[in-house]
Amino acid sequence: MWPRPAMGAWCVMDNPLIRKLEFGARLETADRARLEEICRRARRVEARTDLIEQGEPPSMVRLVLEGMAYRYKLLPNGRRSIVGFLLPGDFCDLHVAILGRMDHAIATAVTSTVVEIDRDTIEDITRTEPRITRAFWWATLVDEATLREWLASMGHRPADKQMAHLFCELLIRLQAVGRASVDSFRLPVTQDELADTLGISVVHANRVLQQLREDGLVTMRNRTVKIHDVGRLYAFAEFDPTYLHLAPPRNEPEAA
Amino acid sequence: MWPRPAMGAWCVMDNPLIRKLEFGARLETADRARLEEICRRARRVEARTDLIEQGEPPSMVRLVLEGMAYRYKLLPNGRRSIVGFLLPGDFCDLHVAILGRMDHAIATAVTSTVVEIDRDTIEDITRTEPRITRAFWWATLVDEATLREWLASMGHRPADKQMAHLFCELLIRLQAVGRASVDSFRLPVTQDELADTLGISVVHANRVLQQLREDGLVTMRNRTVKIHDVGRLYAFAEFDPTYLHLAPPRNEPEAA
DNA sequence: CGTTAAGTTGACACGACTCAAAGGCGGTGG
DNA sequence: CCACCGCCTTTGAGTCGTGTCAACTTAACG
Repeated sequence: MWPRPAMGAWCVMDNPLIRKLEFGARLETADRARLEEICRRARRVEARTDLIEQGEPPSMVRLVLEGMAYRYKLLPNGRRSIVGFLLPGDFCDLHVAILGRMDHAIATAVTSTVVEIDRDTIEDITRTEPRITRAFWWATLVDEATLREWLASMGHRPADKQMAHLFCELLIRLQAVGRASVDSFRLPVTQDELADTLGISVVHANRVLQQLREDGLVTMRNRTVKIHDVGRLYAFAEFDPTYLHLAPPRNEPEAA
Repeated sequence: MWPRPAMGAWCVMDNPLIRKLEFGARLETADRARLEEICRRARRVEARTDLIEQGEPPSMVRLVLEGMAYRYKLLPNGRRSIVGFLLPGDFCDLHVAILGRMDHAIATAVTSTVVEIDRDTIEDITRTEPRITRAFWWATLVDEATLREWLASMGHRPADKQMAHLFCELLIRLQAVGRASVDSFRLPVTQDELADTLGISVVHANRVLQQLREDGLVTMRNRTVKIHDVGRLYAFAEFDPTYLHLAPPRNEPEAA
């Protein structure tokens, strides 16, 4: 679906972690090599599998390389609340080790490639690689900003705009790591999961999707989101992508 | 309102930053002294004043020592969304410098004491004080966990439980820094601000408050929240305080 | 084909919003 | 000291978004 460069350049060019971090920090060739090396020990994880459960003490740091996962909390009333999507290049739990135990769980939405990094490696990087450390900080802060945006969007907007807003965000984030075309992307989640993300019922989620389709804004079919007019969707969702800190990309080619 | 130790011990005993950080990290006497020193250059800020505005590039790192402030976002549709409360001991923007610009604003709710720390000091600490650095990390992660809890609570619960949940959280957090009694605390915000926090209208916020009062759970009068039966409120709100990571306090007295 | 998960539909109930206006309450100035 | 004023809180009435329940259709898979 997405064109890939020749095999030789694959590592550096298409590694979603590197692509993402380049938006927030200036990396050198050595940094990229280090990150590349970390990503080598990847593992395949089945769809709909918990990577880590609520209450569990985090052992490894995990990173999604391919596929999709989401963070979720199980509420005392039995409901599930999805509080974030993990796309290629996203860390699952970069520093939660400090907190001792997970306050939420993480599950794959679809079969995914995940890297597991032991904590020593992370600590070693923190000690010896200031540029990478700064890039990790940047990623953490963007996650936090995203959480704030969700909270604001969530509490203060009707469901149709929330849904549109979510699609806008995912489009930008997936484009940033080369996993979306100009107006469409794979979103391997059910309407049920969408509903638990927005805090609405499945029935209502379904109706909202139909409404957006009828209005000629977005069509979601076969786990694929197709946006008919990106500008119009942005306007409808009142979407302002600055909180994602993904533009302008600072990765001009280094002097050769 | 809250008993204070004698003047000599004041600094270490009552500094809310130190009190809070002791919950997450083991600090030594030297660390406390360093933190104490940072807090010396405090400044008084009027009620209802912006500490920093949306879009502004962050210059200083700020820390609330006394009083109360809140983070808020102004949405494109003109509404205000309050996405967090800053209590004594809370940092306003510990590391946002990396992001370049604020994605939200911070305003005092009441006249407050705020410390301004220049970035060099923070960077110096990060370089030379591993225990304090870890404690700062801890505080950041707790903030993020709180955001997730709000998002879940927000999207998936009726307004009365949200309100109760918020009161529970504030009680625990204020108790942790010695700013609340066993069942009550000052909450210097209007019903309007409460409404913008929960994403409901003022009218509805008012009705919810009345309901909680009638049910004998909470009374909010004169900017003071009085909880009638803490256990019953916890149960009603389905409140589980683990996400705050404020218990058990690890600050046993050091060997003298 | 039979079975199961996901998506779709309709009817009805209720929580929450809006608009609009009236009642405290704490200031400030005459 | 009282009158006035503005900010906050409280009320009422009518509307709309969203939830629930329950059934049905479609798609996916062996």
